[in-house]
Amino acid sequence: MADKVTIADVARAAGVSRQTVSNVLNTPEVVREETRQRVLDAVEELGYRVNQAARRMRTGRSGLIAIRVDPEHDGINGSVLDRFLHALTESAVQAGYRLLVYTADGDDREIAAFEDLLGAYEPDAFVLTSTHHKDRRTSWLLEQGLPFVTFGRPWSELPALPHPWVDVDGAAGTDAATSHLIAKGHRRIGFIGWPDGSGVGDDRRQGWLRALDRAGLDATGLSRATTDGIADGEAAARDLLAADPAITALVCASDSLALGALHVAREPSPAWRADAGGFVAVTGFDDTAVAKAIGLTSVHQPLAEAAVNCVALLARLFEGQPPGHALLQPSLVVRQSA
Amino acid sequence: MADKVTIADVARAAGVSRQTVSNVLNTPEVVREETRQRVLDAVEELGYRVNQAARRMRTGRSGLIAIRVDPEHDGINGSVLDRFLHALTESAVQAGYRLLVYTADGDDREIAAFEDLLGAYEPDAFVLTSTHHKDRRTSWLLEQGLPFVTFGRPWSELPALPHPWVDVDGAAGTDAATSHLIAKGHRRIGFIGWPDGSGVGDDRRQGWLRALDRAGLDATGLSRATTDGIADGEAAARDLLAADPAITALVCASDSLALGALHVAREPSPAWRADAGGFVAVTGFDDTAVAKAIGLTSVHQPLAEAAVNCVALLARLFEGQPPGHALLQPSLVVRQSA
DNA sequence: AGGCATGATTTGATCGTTCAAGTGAAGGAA
DNA sequence: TTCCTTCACTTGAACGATCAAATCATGCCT
Repeated sequence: MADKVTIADVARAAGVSRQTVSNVLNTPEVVREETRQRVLDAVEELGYRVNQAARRMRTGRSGLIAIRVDPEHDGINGSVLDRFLHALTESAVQAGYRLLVYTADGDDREIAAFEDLLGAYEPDAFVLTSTHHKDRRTSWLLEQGLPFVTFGRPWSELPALPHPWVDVDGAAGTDAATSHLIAKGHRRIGFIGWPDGSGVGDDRRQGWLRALDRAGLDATGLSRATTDGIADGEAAARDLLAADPAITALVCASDSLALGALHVAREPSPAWRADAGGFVAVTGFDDTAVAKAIGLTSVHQPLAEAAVNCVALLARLFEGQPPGHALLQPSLVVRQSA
Repeated sequence: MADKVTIADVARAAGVSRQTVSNVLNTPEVVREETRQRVLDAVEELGYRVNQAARRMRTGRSGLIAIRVDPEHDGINGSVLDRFLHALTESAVQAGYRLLVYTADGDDREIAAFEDLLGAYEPDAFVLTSTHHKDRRTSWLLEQGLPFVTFGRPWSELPALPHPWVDVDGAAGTDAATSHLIAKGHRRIGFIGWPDGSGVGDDRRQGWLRALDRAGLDATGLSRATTDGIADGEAAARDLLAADPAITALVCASDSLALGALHVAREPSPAWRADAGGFVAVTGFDDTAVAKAIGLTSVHQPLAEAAVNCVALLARLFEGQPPGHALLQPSLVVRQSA
């Protein structure tokens, strides 16, 4: 209610000065143990909480971390970022931060959003998602010397300045999916992914290729590239299966593609059904709600872990340590589809 | 970069005092037109942006609106709130606000989160989602006299103090779905919803009942209540169809339930298939990604509109006007399933 | 004993904005 | 003329915290 407890109130209650209270909270090591305890008790009793506005005015620290939420949803894959947002909210609180969300469409608009936010709310750091080739956002933030971490590794060819990042090893994910299929006896395994040039897409294709190579299986003619979408996945799957009737399994770079592929895989089609002796196996990527719902085997990204790492890397950055990074391992969630 | 433009800089550039600049920005009507223009030019030229921290320290206004993001996802239905979050982020920016997100599990924890946020970040308002019977959050906020709006109408029996709310007319949605089915020739239409007592669930059941009544169709024995989930939906559907072989369509209170029902509806089952002459039609609620993906006819909530209304109602509240509310109409998205 | 470094705490100034009160000029009414 | 209003703008103080510098013991060395 009358929550107007200031640092001066605490000081009075503990019989010390304002600054000592401030020290207890910010640099406890300079305060004598006994005094520290007394102050903490007073803080507790009065229910004191720092006024972030005042602190921020003096220090420039706002206690806020800014993150983008996408204005439009591709429906299925967008939800990965939402789940990441949830996880990040929790991790940030642990570290004493809160999340400020913003929207922006495209790199340049997002940079404009940075400027806007910095002018008005001064977030202490940014968390960038969906990094890509020639990402203007990272270079801009680096130039400005602003702290940030990306969820997604830097895909840039040129080894620009280092910055902290967290990512999930996509290749390991498709590798796991492919290996799983091989273990189940599949020998002709197709891949449906995105056109060359997207870091994430190329990475996922690599994993599939790697697993086939390791098993001594041929990959020629077994890969298709298309834009992300259910219809696109369906078309690519139809194309692949028509071109090579021996195919019995499909590894997809996303759940959207996989869902489309599944439409084809589950419909009885004389051309290949005889060879396959049943349905074509399909795996997706991201373990979205849709995958759970329709029993799609999919690669799961450890988003909570990623969020914790993001915050930890930022904390290290604040302490002046050089930018670190973390590459996390995904896991395969096996369901009916494969 | 050296973004350290203060109100004093602008004042100097425009040849006026600090306060006049402040007035131009906050109460333009008290400033002479000519001066106002001169100040605005200076603002523009210097790229001045108010420092929210300083403003907030003086006024108590933070420019932040707090909203919860759910820590855990039920996978399918959770995404509705995510979509709402996106929409709200955009509407808030239009009105000069930013969104601060937090997590909390249960009413009491959420109230604790309110206190925490108020002490440290002083959000100007809260947006509450998922209102329910005996919602302790709304009563707490009302007691404290804090501004908030709920997305979800107040379901409380006792007409407590009024507060602004926005909601989507769930009954209208199930009514539309049911009417659509009737128009397509269905006569025995079942309903799968949640146990009595949840405002949202009861509301949706009402709509189904209303549509049947209006068409002079019997509803006895056609309703099932279960917890939300795919397996639950499947079980309820199986039960309903077994109990009444004449049923040819199912209206569901959520996409999760509908998805489960769809499993049953699409499998050939001699018991009823002969009567239905095909598959059992199914409709869901929320028009989630899953619905889009699998071609489920579903009731779509106008979330962007809801978000705009939330912000507008808060703005009116800030102006001292009495709490308003808005009941928005959903729309039926017809796909293959019905 | 005197000087000096060290540790623990206090005091004054300050961040950028807005509120409340004040100034000064112009215009009317007495 | 004198006084009072009104309008347009200015000035000092304050919000609550932290920084930088000052104070005051205390212990140690010479």
